[in-house]
Amino acid sequence: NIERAIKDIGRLKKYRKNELLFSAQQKADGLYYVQSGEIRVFKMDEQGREVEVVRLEPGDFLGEAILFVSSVFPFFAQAVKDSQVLFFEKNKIFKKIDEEPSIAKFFLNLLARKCIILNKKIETLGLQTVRQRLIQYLLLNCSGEQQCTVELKTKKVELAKILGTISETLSRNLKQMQDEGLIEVEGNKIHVKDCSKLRLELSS
Amino acid sequence: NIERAIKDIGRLKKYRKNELLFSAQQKADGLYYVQSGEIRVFKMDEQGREVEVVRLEPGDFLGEAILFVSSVFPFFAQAVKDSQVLFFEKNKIFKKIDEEPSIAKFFLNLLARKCIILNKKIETLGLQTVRQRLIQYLLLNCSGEQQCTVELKTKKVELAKILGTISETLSRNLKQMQDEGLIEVEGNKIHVKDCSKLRLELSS
DNA sequence: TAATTTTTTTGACCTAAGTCAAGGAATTTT
DNA sequence: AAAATTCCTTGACTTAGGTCAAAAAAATTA
Repeated sequence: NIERAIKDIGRLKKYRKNELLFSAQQKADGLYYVQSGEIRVFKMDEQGREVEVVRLEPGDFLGEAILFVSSVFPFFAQAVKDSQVLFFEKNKIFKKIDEEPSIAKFFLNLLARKCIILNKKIETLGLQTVRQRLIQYLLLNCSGEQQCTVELKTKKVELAKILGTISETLSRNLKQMQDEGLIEVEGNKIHVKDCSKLRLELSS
Repeated sequence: NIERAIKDIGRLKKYRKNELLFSAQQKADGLYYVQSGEIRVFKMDEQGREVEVVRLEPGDFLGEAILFVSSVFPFFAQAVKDSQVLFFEKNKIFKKIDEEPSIAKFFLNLLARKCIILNKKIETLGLQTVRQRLIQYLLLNCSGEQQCTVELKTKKVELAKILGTISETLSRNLKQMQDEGLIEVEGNKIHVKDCSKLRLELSS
């Protein structure tokens, strides 16, 4: 296991909820690996408005691309919950790669997967409505049976950010879908009345 | 030079203007390298609406990410002009990498750069207005002097796609900026009256 | 140069989604 | 349980930008 192979050169860092791991324009001196918690990667404009680029869970890496190309982070990273990450210094990683070619392959795969994810995100932002993204989220997190319940593990504000929108818009979409009889919202539980109807809507 | 090192295992392919190199969902059996022309990579939804993911010029690679992770293209690629590309078979590339570790590093860098580009695209789509993207494009393609002229090498429909919009919206933005005295549009030439004003608008 | 096709512009219209502000609900703290 | 936060919902409003259709301009072909 390659992850284990490099883990020993990592240094443990802990972040509190809402704490920033780093800011945009900050010198990128290494690579991060999420062990526990949740990390949000986002861009911000001058007015302070944000777009989320990606959300990281335990097992995910952060800063891989920067490692191999540039020296300054182009985005912000913030802990959504209390989180523990391993930090790997750039030169240590590079040394490992030289020693062990399979590590290079591991990173090739890692970067390739990130490209796919980013690609997907572009599709989502450019072509899908909030409603479609919400449906996609529900389908992804439901049991798959005809009727099922999705329990949100996050606040609705967070879900809104994940979907690339704001809480008001999410709220309205949920209401709308409830009025249409597609779902039933009960606190942080969303009962899906008919998964196949949702699936149908996505592919039309 | 690493590009040269792999070029000998590539097979030349020619595409006419508007011809597709491949479609989404098609089996990805290799890697492409653009030698001449211009290639547009885009996603499409069921209604046929498109978002451009990236635009490739001579010297760019295509399909790197897919090569290392999946086996099906998640997007379309289309020649914008008559184009020549080199096609590399997957297994040949993999063999090369095993023989020569520096090739792995080359691809690491390539993938990393692509990640940065995709990241940038997400920022653009999520946070910037068409006007801002247009300004960015003008500044990127002008001489940098106070007053200068940007000559469009493409049709305006193409420029619209590059900016992630449609020709009508582009047209209106150009008009608006002309009315404000920022630019003067004359066919496919855009005279920028004051670059610093544009720069100011981007960073406010 | 006339005729045809392609590209660009303009107008009228519509809609998704963001902003701001104000209530409710639900939690958490005291 | 009362008070105070925090979170969620709702309403009224605004706006960027897409759609469709038609006119105008440019480029191409005959």
